[in-house]
Amino acid sequence: MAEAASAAGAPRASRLDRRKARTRQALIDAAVRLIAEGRGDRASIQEITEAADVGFGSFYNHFDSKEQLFQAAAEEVLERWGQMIDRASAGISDPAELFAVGTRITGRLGWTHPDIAGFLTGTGLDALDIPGGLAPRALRDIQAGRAAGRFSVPDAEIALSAAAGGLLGLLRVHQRHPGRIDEAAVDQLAEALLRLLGVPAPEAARLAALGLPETGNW
Amino acid sequence: MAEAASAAGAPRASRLDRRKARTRQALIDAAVRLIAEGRGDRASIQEITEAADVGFGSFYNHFDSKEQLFQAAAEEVLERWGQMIDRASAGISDPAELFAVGTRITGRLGWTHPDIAGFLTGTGLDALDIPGGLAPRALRDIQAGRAAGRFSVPDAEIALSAAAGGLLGLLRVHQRHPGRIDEAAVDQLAEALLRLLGVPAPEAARLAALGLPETGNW
DNA sequence: ATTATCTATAGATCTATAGATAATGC
DNA sequence: ATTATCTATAGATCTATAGATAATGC
Repeated sequence: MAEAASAAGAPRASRLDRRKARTRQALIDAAVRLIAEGRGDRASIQEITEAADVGFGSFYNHFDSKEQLFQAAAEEVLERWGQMIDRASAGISDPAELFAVGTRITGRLGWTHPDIAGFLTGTGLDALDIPGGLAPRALRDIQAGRAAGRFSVPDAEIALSAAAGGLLGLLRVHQRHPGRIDEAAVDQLAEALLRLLGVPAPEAARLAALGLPETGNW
Repeated sequence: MAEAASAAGAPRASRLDRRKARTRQALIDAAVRLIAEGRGDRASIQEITEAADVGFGSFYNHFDSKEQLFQAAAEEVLERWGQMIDRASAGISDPAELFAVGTRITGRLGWTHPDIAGFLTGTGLDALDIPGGLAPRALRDIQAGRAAGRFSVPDAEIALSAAAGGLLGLLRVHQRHPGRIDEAAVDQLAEALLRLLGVPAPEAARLAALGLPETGNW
């Protein structure tokens, strides 16, 4: 998983640099896990370093405060999520279809990328305030769709929050009852959200049933 | 505000009891304010008692822990909110109309009951896990509407979370830009949420435009 | 020799309680 | 006399740092 990481990435990285990066990543991963477990930023630094299996003092080699760690963790997760959406959206220009793809990819995170899904359910709607991920892309799509007369909803920000609420609800149901959420359930949510945006029901159904690229092993 | 409080409520309340109740209420109000300010449960007990203008030790006359105070505060706020919805819903039996009324009353909280609105935006989707308020009522309405064939959305819990997300987004926009949200904006969100549930667009528009009782001075 | 990690600890902060003070009851 | 509130503080917890240890570079 980590061996071939810098295959094409960082050309000049000594073993010391790699060790340092590994410790940093262990702290970030621990923070993501703690957020997913609902411990959020209430965990003490000691609890974090223990979860990361790292000496207590090492924390300060990488971060000045818990807030800084949690922000770095949020950025890392949202960066991966955003790139996943962009890859799945390549070549699409219709805002309604772009919105549908972002939604459908995100609803599938529960089984394709459980770490991202856990982070999101642990963060809740506050994820909307972190730059990156689906939020800025969906906001852009909603505004473009409104300008193109494809969506009729008057306030893009409110619509975005409703979409986020629906997706978080779905991810949370999947966490608690994994059998209850499958691809069909995700696509039905995407369809419902398109109706919320003002897309006529038959067109919403069509958009939610288009082909999607596989993202499981990204 | 507090003088005529026990007019018909508690018949046997000594002055001592009233003083005790006032201190308890001051702590609860402070907790609600702190949650609204985003300090959440990260505030120390000292910070809470200072915000309540109450001696530090008095805290433990009323609560064993911060968690207990925040739970009591949540119950108190959600109880008021729920009763408001019930009064506005009196006499209505159509689940779609009940859902619309609950949504429209809640969207108006920003100016009718800023304390409840602030608590809700500070709590986020976690409010769904607290018994009371809109959530159990809306869940009941969504399930009844599904059973009656009035809604087509497959999972009531996910739909509820989307509705909560939309309402929280609206309340948050109102907090930041009060001029941007008026009654029309609230009713447009209710209409959009009804479309999400599967109500045909013209019927959704009708339901969101029905008469509503005044709730400002409740 | 250099750099990162780890262990140990001082100082700050926070919780919970004990005892003193103030308000109410009778 | 009783009850609630307030002030002061002991003990626990948490943060930030200093110094020792271990890993890597040359």
